[in-house]
Amino acid sequence: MRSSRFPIAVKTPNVLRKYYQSLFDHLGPQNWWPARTRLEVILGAILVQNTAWRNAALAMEHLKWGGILGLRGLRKASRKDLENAIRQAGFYRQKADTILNFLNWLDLRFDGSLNRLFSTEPALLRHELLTIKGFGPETVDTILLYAAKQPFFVADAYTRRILARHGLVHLNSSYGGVQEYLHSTLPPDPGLFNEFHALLVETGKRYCRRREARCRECPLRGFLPGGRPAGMEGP
DNA sequence: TGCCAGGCCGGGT
DNA sequence: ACCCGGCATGGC
Repeated sequence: MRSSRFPIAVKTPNVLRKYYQSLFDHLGPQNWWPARTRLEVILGAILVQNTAWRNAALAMEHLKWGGILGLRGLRKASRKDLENAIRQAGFYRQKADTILNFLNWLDLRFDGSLNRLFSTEPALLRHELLTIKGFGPETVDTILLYAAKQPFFVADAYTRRILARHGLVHLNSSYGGVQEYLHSTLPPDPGLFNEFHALLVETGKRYCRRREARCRECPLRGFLPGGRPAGMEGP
């Protein structure tokens, strides 16, 4: 019998608001997601899976140069053209599969129309997107938040790592557990979720990598419990 | 040089 | 319900 619904150590109720305020004050608005159209958000979400954004962005550029950064071009392109365009993003065969899976699903379920897709009720849409092979919770929530503007927090690796090192969630909390915590703690404001997640990723890239935490320079250093981030080993 | 990067799947416990 | 190996390229 668990005493708490969430895999967390709850501190003050609005500690996350302070984290957000501090990051925003230090780093300013991030203007995410770095994509122009809803389809670009979807493709970017696939291409960035376990990949440095730099490489995903290169793949996006290649799609644009190849004239296949749109539904029409994408359908017309050969499998090999698609693979070659996205090669630098890594896992390119799987990601090509995932993109084609999405296009087929869009045709079957929404007659090929992004407008119909995005007019679907959000909770139902999330459920349906998760049935696409290659679409996991992070990919789906990225699409829902950054393309559909719905309040689903993207509890990605940087988010989980930063919150864990601050003792706000347990080290091995699941994606869903961390998201549940965030949803239960923050007001369901898509703009807030958008900016907060972007700020956490930028903070993670600069100050909170897997094997290196440069906490002395991190805007959140004042909130760190104890002398050292939780989950970091070493002297 | 080895490890890491804004995951996800399938098979095994 | 977790745990693991595989997937692939580019940067430090």
